Amino acid sequence: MGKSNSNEKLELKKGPWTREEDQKLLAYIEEHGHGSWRALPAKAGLQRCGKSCRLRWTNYLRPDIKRGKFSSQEEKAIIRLHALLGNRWSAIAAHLPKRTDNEIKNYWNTRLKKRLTRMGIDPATHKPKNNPGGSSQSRQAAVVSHMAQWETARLEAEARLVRQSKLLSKLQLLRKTTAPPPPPPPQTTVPPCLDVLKVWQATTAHNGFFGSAAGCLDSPTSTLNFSVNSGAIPTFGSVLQNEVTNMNDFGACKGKIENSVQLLPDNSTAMTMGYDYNAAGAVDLEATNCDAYNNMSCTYVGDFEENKNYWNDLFNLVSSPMESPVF
DNA sequence: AATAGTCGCAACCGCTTCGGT
DNA sequence: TACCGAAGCGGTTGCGACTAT
Repeated sequence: MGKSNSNEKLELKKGPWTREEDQKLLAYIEEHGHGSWRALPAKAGLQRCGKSCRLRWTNYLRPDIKRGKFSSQEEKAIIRLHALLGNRWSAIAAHLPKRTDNEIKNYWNTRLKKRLTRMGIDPATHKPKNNPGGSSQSRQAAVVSHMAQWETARLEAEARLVRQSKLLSKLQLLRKTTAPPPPPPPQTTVPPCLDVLKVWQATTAHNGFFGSAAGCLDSPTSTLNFSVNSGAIPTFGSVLQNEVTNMNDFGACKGKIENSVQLLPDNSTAMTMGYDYNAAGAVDLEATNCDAYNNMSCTYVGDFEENKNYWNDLFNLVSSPMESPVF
């Protein structure tokens, strides 16, 4: 009786989207952007909730989505990333351009998980099922676990940096009213990302995964090469710093994570990340002196030989010769 | 040809996280 | 600091398509 709001809520449509609905959503977003998802359905003339519209857009209608079969490179990347990140589908999707988290999740659950199971590999742990508890296996599991922790810490640090950058952008906007504009930021080719997968890419290109050729294992140092977006950063000399200590949440792992960002005279940034875990002698990782992200040295103080063997065994099982992951 | 079982994918649900006040 | 709304995320479900019997 005149309560149109409640009536509208009752009439919200569910289930598969029709072509007409898709067209309405597409047309609206192309013209106005999505803005507030909650407000979008009414504005676009759709009898859907905002959440449904967001999902339809992000998983299906977005123009930058690649659909269809996953390539073998993509499959390998998913398996590697899952071993590192677990069921963090959005984080995995971030490494696979044009694939959605939903698509990757479905693909894992319906195919890759089964394939690994058939091969006798536990898809949850990425370890062979029929050889549990060996000391070597335990150490390998510890290595993988700590790599995952490292990646987790990296993602958290990146998230913090993004937040800080946003904050600094706002501060800079305020400052613009009284100060001359700063020089434009340098060109960016790759987003800033302290990514262990870049190490894989670098090593597999020459040696296979954690290959044994000189320069990888003989010298336990890998070099990452990528440029940095240094837009929205503080003035020269200022430093952002974060520190996390006593990370007892990581089981037996104890240690410290710290990272800092500093603006250099050439308007680039220097970043230092320290990872100082000690867990039953499994592996220690350090990432130091990430000079403007352009030349990051990662020093692995862990057991590289076991690490190499574990991953090579796994991926030799899963597929034919190693290729670098997809980026 | 009919039916049951299986598979793959789109969409939903509920919890968590984030940002503003 | 607490609260609230919006958005994000991962697990789960529903259903059409396909396959085996």
